[in-house]
Amino acid sequence: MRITRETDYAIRCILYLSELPDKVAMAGEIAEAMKIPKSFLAKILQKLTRAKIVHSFRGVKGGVRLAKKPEDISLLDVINTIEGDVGMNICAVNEKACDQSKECSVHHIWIEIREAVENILKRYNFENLRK
Amino acid sequence: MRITRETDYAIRCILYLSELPDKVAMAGEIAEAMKIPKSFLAKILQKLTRAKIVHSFRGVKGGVRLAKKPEDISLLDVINTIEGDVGMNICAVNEKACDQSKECSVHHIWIEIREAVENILKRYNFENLRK
DNA sequence: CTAAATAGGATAAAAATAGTCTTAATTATG
DNA sequence: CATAATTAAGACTATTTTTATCCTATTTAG
Repeated sequence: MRITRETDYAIRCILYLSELPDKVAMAGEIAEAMKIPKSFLAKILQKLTRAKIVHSFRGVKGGVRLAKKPEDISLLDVINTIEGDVGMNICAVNEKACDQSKECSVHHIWIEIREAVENILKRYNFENLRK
Repeated sequence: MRITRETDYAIRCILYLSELPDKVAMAGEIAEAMKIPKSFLAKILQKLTRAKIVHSFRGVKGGVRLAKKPEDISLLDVINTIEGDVGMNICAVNEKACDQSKECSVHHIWIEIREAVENILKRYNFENLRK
């Protein structure tokens, strides 16, 4: 029922980049500032890059910066990128994973919770998360 | 972000017992009906017993039955028994686990989500879950 | 050309989840 | 009272997921 540490790192990383919207920051710099293992962060940045949340530059003076304005990145975007769909039960994400979805009286509750959580996570973007 | 299979089993087990409020059902019977590994269910029933959600009887003709009326058992009760507190991030459960709770701009969101999820789970009891 | 950076994949270590097994305690019934 | 059936408790094992690390490309500024 928890987000993983990887997701927590991803959020902290975007939080850091949101303070420096134009700077191209190296993974090592972000890792040190946000206390994230550097090689782990490198993998996280790859996912964020593929999701077009950050833009990366290779080579000397390379690094990453946000690919959009902080206000256009929601918490949900970041969580979805790292963890995939949020859902309390696998059946709320993929009906096929549960052979009993049809007769299951609990199923609709997982859906309801999923929607409630997504709605909250959508409301917060990295502009209004800045202190 | 998912409930565990153990929790899913526990819910299905209470769902089964809610249909037979007075019967003392054996673990083996519940396991077969709900497709739960029997020895795993035995451990789950111990937790539910300690939490006074079910009452158990040992010896020949022993088994378990609900310790309260289905309407007095919420989904949250069962989830809390198996998983402990619900919370997207450990810091929403135990502030001490996160050294940055005070300055963390995301912290209050985990709390908001936790409360929203708990409120939904409280609304559903095993009387209104029966089809 | 070289050094510094990300990309991608393989691998490893640690933790959590899922499940099993054995022994003990309890109890209805012959 | 002996026995068989049942839960209680804890140790143990297996599997999966999480959390990394490392190595080899590839890219690029200077």
